[in-house]
Amino acid sequence: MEYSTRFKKTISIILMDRIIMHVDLDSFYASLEEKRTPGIRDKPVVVCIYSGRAEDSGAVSTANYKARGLGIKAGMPIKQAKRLAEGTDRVFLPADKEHYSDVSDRIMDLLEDYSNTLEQVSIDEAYLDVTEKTGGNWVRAEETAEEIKEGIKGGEGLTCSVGVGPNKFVAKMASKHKKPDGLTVVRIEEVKAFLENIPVIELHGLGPKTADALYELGIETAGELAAFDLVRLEEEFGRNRARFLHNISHGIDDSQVEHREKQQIGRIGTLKEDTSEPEVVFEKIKELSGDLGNRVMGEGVRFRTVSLIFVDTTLKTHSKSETISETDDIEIVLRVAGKLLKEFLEENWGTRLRRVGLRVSNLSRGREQKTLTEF
DNA sequence: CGACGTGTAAC
DNA sequence: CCTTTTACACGTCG
Repeated sequence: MEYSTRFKKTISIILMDRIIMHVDLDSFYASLEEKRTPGIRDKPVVVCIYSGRAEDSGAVSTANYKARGLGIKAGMPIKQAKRLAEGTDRVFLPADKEHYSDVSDRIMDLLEDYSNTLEQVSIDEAYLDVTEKTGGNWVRAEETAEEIKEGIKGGEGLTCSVGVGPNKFVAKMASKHKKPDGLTVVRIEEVKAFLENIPVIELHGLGPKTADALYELGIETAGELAAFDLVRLEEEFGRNRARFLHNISHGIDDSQVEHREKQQIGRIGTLKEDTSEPEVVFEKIKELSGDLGNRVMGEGVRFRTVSLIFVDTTLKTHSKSETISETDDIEIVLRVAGKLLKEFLEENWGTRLRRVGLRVSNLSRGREQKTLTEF
């Protein structure tokens, strides 16, 4: 093949119109609990993460739609959720992550059959590049989405919301558009109208900080953001962030759907009471390290960086990390953690801790790395 | 450039 | 009153 032709072909593969799907399982944890305990289906169901610090301390992980109707939302303190649910026949349950994880794995396996590349973003969400499987045909893509919904319904008895679009961002926004049990297809020529009136805070990847900054500039919707001068945006947010904002407001997103390897594994926990006692904190770290060790083993990874995460009484987060030579030994993690804890406590005299976490990163998989001398 | 610490965001 | 886990960008320092 002539060089220039090959070049064009490469370009065309990269820039070819794609059809991307985003699948989002509806109030996943709560739906699984509804399945497990028949009879709670039409009650408010609230799945919680209890911190163990006091009765009802902790936060809401997932609320079913009945509970959402009462104003209960993920992230909310359990106490507050209980107040909102007062007088109703409501169900509060602790999260059973292991079970949810098993079901998630089965669903991801099912999704794998519908695309060449599956990108799992979280326990209940994934992107699929269905360009090849559908031959770039949007009608077939919509049929595929319906097939997936039926498959998950038939296999696991769960509903999901699916978005189909020309890229990951639009697909994600589309899946958000109608839920639960939704299916939204946004073709390239429909992107502009679809995004135009969406408030900026609802744009994926744009959080409260950025939204506030945009309101200051008089920008409230994606359409207004799209029309805003890019140079002014760059002055405000810097080159990269401005580019990102500009692009998503126009529904532009060239990022590929790709299988992602985990890059870090961590565990964090809440202390029984606020403390700056090294012994108490280290006990918690030991507890966390057991769990972490199991997960590191399960993933079959080795790591180079060990981090401690500290949340003080004001809820400010600090971290301390050290990079060492590659290992998979959790005893070494504990040794490094002890050292980092000592350093932190010396550098932050009198800081009382509420929560503490342990994390390993700089992961590598597969065979044990040969040292230079063995080479 | 790698290591380290913080902030933002999503779940 | 305030959970968990992960990703990524960015500034800083040596």
